[in-house]
This record gives sequence, structure tokens and C-alpha cells, in this order.
Amino acid sequence: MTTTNSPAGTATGTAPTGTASGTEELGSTAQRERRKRILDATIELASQGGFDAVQMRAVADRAEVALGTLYRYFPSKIHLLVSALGREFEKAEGALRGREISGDTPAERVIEVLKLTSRGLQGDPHLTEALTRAFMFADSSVQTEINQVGMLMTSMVTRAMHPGRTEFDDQDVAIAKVIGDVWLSALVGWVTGRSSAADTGQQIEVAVKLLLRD
Amino acid sequence: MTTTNSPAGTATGTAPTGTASGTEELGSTAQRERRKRILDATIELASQGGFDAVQMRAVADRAEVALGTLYRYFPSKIHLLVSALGREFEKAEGALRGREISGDTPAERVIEVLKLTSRGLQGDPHLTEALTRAFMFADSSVQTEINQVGMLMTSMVTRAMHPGRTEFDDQDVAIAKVIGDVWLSALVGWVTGRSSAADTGQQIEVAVKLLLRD
DNA sequence: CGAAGAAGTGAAACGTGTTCCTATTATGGA
DNA sequence: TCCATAATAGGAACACGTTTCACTTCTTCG
Repeated sequence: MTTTNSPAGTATGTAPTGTASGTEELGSTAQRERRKRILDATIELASQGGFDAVQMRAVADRAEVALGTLYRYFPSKIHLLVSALGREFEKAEGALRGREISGDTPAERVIEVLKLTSRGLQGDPHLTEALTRAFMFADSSVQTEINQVGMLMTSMVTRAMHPGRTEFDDQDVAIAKVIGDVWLSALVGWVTGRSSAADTGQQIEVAVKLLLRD
Repeated sequence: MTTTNSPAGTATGTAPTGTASGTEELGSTAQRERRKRILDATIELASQGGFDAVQMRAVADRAEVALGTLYRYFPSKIHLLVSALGREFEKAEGALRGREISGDTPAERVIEVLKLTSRGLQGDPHLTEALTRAFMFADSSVQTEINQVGMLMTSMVTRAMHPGRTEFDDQDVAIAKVIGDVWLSALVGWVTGRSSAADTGQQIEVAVKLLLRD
């Protein structure tokens, strides 16, 4: 195969779906721009009307791309949304890195971080709904993107637990994962209209205090 | 309104969707039988092919009911599946009540209960996938059914924590809810093919031990 | 430059959830 | 028993995710 530039491994059916290996830049400039336009359109639509408003035809239109092209870049709506989530999450995580986290105990700091993040999400309910739904609905074909998000989440929590540290023991990671699970469940509850923002915060606070009470 | 029997509050748009107020028996015998046939068909199809196999037309056919009738009983596929989940969960919870839970500590008993339940679910992966997906996707219009399931879950856990007791303090309930969240997240991970059954068990065990370690 | 193959376009078509409509059948009250 | 009303059947129609296809436009290599 003399394939030169190709966002998808089209021939064999593989997809370029993920932000995959971090900032690895695949394809030509035009392709990176197309990809960006698509993700921008996705976020814009999600932000306005949530999961249902992210309609593939609408995304394609707004990104000025043919429907077939959209599908070449992202093999399904779920891939598209989870990829968008990945990009947003990276942005959020980056913002967090440059920020001093107050709080004297691990618990306080973790709660602080999660509250900051939650507030960001709750500031754009539709977007959050769209991304969360996609995340919960994603199956193993979206594993790469999912794992990327999961790792970002875990690392945000562990870093809040032990600022400055770069290595974490199994126990810390296990706790962070549990906290991530609770956070996700709470988020789903909020997103689906089952619990209020206050409930959600409360729920997470309880869990963190229980888990980090030593 | 001289309405006598009516599964749906059709006139005004309200639905009879839930198992709602427990075993409250609405409608005529024929209607209860139709409802049962529908849920049976749903579970059968889910069990065979998971979420995607539960197609509204197929459910209607198998239940020997017109599509419109199906929609009168359950206003969406999600309602249908969550209602089915409610029924299954009640059955499981009932089975658990009649069973002696071994284990000397609350943590051991909770793990035991969750493992039993998980094993039951994992014995029918397609069904579990269908029901879990529906649960995670459900929005506030399915609140009644969702809450019913949530309460069953919480009560299963609290009862495992303190066998014989019937009242539980806030702390216990909070812990049970956190455990429920973790369990759900783990289940989603398993259902969507992101983690193995072993991982799932491990994940829950870690969480329970952390939460019930005093 | 010119040819070969990859990417992109535009539009049609299909599947499944959901809605809608009309004719038929049950049901409960006068 | 007969009527009014609700419930059901049966099926067409619509929306949106997804697939497919014929055609055009790049991009790269000889």
C-alpha cells in the first residue's frame, strides 16, 4: 500500500477515530482542519440541543463536509461524541494543571477538583448531556477513546490527592478509580434529570470523604 | 371522566408505564395479561440478542399485540426495558430475601450479595446488556421506574450490611448508594465490553472494602 | 505533465424507533 | 339489550443513524 495521506485506514476498514495517541498528527493539513471543523460543529450542536441535536447530517452540514466524509472520520455518532469528549476533557485537564489547588487534605483537594470540573460541565448542560450519554453508551469499539478519558479522569484525581507527586501506588489508583465511578454515576443521574446539581455535588462529597478518611 | 379500565391515562397523556406503585394491579385481567406478554417478549428477545434485538415491532409480534398497543402500554423502548428491568430486579431481590447470607463482616456480606447478583446477571449477558443500557440511557421521564430499581439496589446492600435490621442510618444509606454507583459503573464497563467479569468483581470488591473498612 | 489511486461530494436507500389514522372489537352503563 | 366510549388491530408515514454508489477532485509518483 502506497497510502500517503489517509485519515482512515479506509481500505481495510480501520478508522482514525480517536485523538488516539495523544497529539499525534495524522493526515494532511486539510484533513486536520476538516477533523477540527467536525469536532467544533459537534460541540456547537451538542451545546445547543444536547445528544438529540447532534444529528449526523447537521454536523456534516455545519462542518461543510459530506455525510460520507463525516463517517470516514468517525464511524458512528458515538465515536464522534466520545472523541469530542476526549478533546474537551484534555482541554479541561490542561486548564487544571496550570491551577493551584487549595485544600489541606487529599479529600478537600479532590472535592475541590471535582467541584471545579462539575461546575464547568454544569455550565453547559446540553453539552454535558450529549457527551455523557455517548460515553455511557459506547461499547468496546470505542475503547481507545474511552480509556483515554478514563485515564485523564484518574490522573486528575490522583494528582489532587498528592500534588506534585508523579507516581502513585495501587491503592491510590484504586481509590481514584472508585471516585471516578461515583462521579460518573452521579453525572449520569444529573444529566438524565434524576438528581439536582446540589445532589450530585453532595453525592460526590460523601463518597470522597468516605474513601479518603484515613 | 367515567374511565373504568385503562392501562394508560390516555386521554391526558399519562402512561401506565411503571410497575409503579409496587404490585398495584391496574386494568382488567386481559390488560394485565397483555402487559405480562409484552414484558415476557421483551425479556426473551433481550436475552437472545441484547439491546438491538429488542425491536418494537418484534416485541409487538411476539406479544401478539399491535405496535400501537405496545406504545400505549410503554411509551418508548427505554420505558419498556426499564420496566422489564424493574420486574427482573424484584424477582432477584425476592430470591435474595429468602437466602441466608454468609460472611462475618458487613463488607464480606455485601461482597457476597453483589457477587451473587452479578453472577446472575453475567449468566445472561445479552439480557444484562439490554437492561443496563436502557437504565443508563433513561431520562427523567422514566424516573418512577428508575427510582424503584435504585431503591431495591440500596435496600439489598443495606440489608447485607446489617442483616435483620430494618432501619438504617444516613451513613449506611450513603455508603450503600456509593456502592450502588460503583456497581453500576462496573456493570456498564462489563456490559460494554470494556472490562472482564473478573475486573468487574475486583472493582466492586475494592470499593466495598474501602467503604466498609472500619 | 499524466496516470493511478485515495478522498471527498451529493444523493439515494435501508432499518428501526416513533407517530398517526381508520376500521374493528370490547366493555360498562342506561 | 343497545349505545357510547375506550382499547386494539393493522398499517402507512416520518425521522434519523447508517450504508452505498457513481462521480469529481486531490495528491503523489513515474
